Amino acid sequence: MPVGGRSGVTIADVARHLGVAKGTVSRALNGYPDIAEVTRERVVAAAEHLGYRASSSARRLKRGRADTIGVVLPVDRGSLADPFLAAFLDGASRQLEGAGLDLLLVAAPTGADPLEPYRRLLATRKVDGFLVTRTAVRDDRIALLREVGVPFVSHGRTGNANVHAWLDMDNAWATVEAVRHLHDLGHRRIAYAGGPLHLNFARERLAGYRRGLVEQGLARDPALLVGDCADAAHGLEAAARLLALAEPPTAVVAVTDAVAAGVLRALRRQGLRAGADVSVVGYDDVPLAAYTDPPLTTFTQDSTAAGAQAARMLVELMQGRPPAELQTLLLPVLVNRCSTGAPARSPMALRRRLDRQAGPTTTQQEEATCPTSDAA
Amino acid sequence: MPVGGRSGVTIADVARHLGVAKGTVSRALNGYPDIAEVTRERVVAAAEHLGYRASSSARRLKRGRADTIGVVLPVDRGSLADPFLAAFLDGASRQLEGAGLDLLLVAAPTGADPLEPYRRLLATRKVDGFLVTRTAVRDDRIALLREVGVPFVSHGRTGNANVHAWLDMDNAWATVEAVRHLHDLGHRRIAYAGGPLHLNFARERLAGYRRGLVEQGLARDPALLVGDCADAAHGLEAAARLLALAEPPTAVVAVTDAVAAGVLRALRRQGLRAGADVSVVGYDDVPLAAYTDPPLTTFTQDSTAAGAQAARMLVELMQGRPPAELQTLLLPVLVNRCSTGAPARSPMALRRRLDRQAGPTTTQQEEATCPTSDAA
DNA sequence: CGTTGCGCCAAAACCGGTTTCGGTTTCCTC
DNA sequence: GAGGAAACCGAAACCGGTTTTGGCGCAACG
Repeated sequence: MPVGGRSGVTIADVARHLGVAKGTVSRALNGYPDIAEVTRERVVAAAEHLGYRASSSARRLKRGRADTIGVVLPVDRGSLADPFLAAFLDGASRQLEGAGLDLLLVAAPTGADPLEPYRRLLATRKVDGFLVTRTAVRDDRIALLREVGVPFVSHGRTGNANVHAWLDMDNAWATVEAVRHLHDLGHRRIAYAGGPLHLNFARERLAGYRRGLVEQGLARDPALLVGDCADAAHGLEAAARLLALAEPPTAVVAVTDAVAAGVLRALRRQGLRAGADVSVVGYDDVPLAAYTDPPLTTFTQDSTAAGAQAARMLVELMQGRPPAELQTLLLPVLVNRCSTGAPARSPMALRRRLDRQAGPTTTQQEEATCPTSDAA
Repeated sequence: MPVGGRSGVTIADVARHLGVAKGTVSRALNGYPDIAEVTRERVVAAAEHLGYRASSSARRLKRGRADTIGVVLPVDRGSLADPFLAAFLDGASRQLEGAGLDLLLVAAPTGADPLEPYRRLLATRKVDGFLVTRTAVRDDRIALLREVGVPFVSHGRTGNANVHAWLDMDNAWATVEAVRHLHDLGHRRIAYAGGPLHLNFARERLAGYRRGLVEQGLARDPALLVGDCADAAHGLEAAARLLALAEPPTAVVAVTDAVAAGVLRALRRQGLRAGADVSVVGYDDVPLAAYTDPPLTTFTQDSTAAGAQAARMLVELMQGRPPAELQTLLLPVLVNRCSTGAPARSPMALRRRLDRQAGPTTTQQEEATCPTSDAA
């Protein structure tokens, strides 16, 4: 019976116990062909009996591999907090587990050089591959990793030649689709509440929005474009600005569900019904998206699966598969809930409706009975 | 200028370059007192110049420490998904970074022995401490770690003697407080939508609810207690059941915000206004909690700070501080938003109100215009 | 019968650090 | 000037594996 706990038993103990050489034990356990079957069985039995497990540090030292994948947490947490990181890591680690790899998580020290963690992990040989998340349009991390030639898979592309291995959602396709969906419902003035453009997915979604307008033959009105929305508060603000327009939009595409939640709130404040007066499309399908009022039409994607897929790709990459063959584009799927519908009135009629109840309405219970304590 | 990238430079290279012994380089770099200041400077300069960084595997092998903390991802993801894990890990890794420790993330293989990852990490000496999250009432992991004597800090207590180091929220206090808050507002029939009782926090919150009833002199009605709610769907179901009671509650305390979101939805379906007809209290303050309709009254806590604090405690533990001195109880704070208020009517009047509009109402826009596609 | 070949395993080298041990110098001290 | 203590550093052992080298014993072969 194996002894539980911190076994101090080394390969030398096993060898001594059997009266064989250390090398024999090692080779038997690692399946070398020049060990007699009967010997192998004896060794395996003894190892099991003594509770022997190879020390990872000794093995790493000799093999020169760490059997570990590094993930550096993005610095910009808080703003545009990633609702998927946990799921992604979960999927990745579960997959890596099967390949005998571990996941090393390090935080980028705030304020310092964002590349430092990568350099450190490489120089100290703590990892032999990376998973890179939340790619920027111009991403120094990817440049660095490419330069030193260490295997990595990025979750998201960059703005430049993406010759490395990556896994990404088709963000542009999604917003093209969102615009098409809204146009099909009868909307002609469709606004966009976008995210910080240094992040690649935000730029792609914006591009998709624009392409969508073109494809549907809609004019591009700069007034309908609000940028740099990172959370619900920004979404609220963006929607307020859009509703103040002389010709307000009857639909808003939001870069994320969080931003969309802010838009929904803004609509309620103005006494408008989302899905009827103004339609809203989000992106992410966060857990509560199905429970907003009304339930949010949004794009969904399986982050756990994405993490697992990225891990699989990384393993293949480390086995020598060329990066060019390891590029995966996933299509998010539109889940059509209740925040989108045919427009109840034209933009002009909407304007009049808004003007009729001057300023932030008080007809809504939410505002009337409750001092909006959003600050908390 | 240091050479970037995977430096193959070893301590022997540095020693040779300077014409000194390996040991001298090592001791100089590690601040031993028996190295002349001038020598140390030469060594440091040479190391910098050559881009030398000690190999972690070699160091680990000799020192016998991994300088790594292990975190095993909970198996029960999906159900009652932890909205804090990412934030907690973020805080922890950021703190550990400063102490020169890394964070190793491994997934518990589904279906297998949940203790196996812990045993493996210990036996292979990959970590020398653990952060344990999402504690159960009876938690084998903690029993194991205590038995083998490896340092660890748990995020959450267990049902047994908590003689180890832990960091926890005062869950019981929170629900006592929730009940008190509702009672102060005038509620007399207060229901509870609780979570799976094998998880310690769920059990504590239930205990707090009961204690709160006693403290406020309210009768304990088993009908007002619904258990095993893990997500919004369960919350919806629970609320439906509660509203079907002959004497329905005018307030519901939910074990998490996700469950509370389901309750809010149920109220909307019945044409009831949360905060007026029925009050709802959540727990977690997830990002969207301030943007539900109405904004959710809930308990908030800083998970990133909690992660950092847990990491700090673990470091102290590994420095020899006794576990009994490393036990931290944090108080969540009630953020009073709009889903709570004075009851608009008595339970009986609420019953009559519900009966007047038979079955699931269709007066609500959400239900009328939109086939509730919750399944997606 | 001598040689070659193969199967099997012992011995030792090695990975790249850290730490122990011991030997020079140098500096005091009496 | 001898004795002793520091101060400083070189040499080597060591951590616990993996891999290389080499050697023994036996079967096959010429």
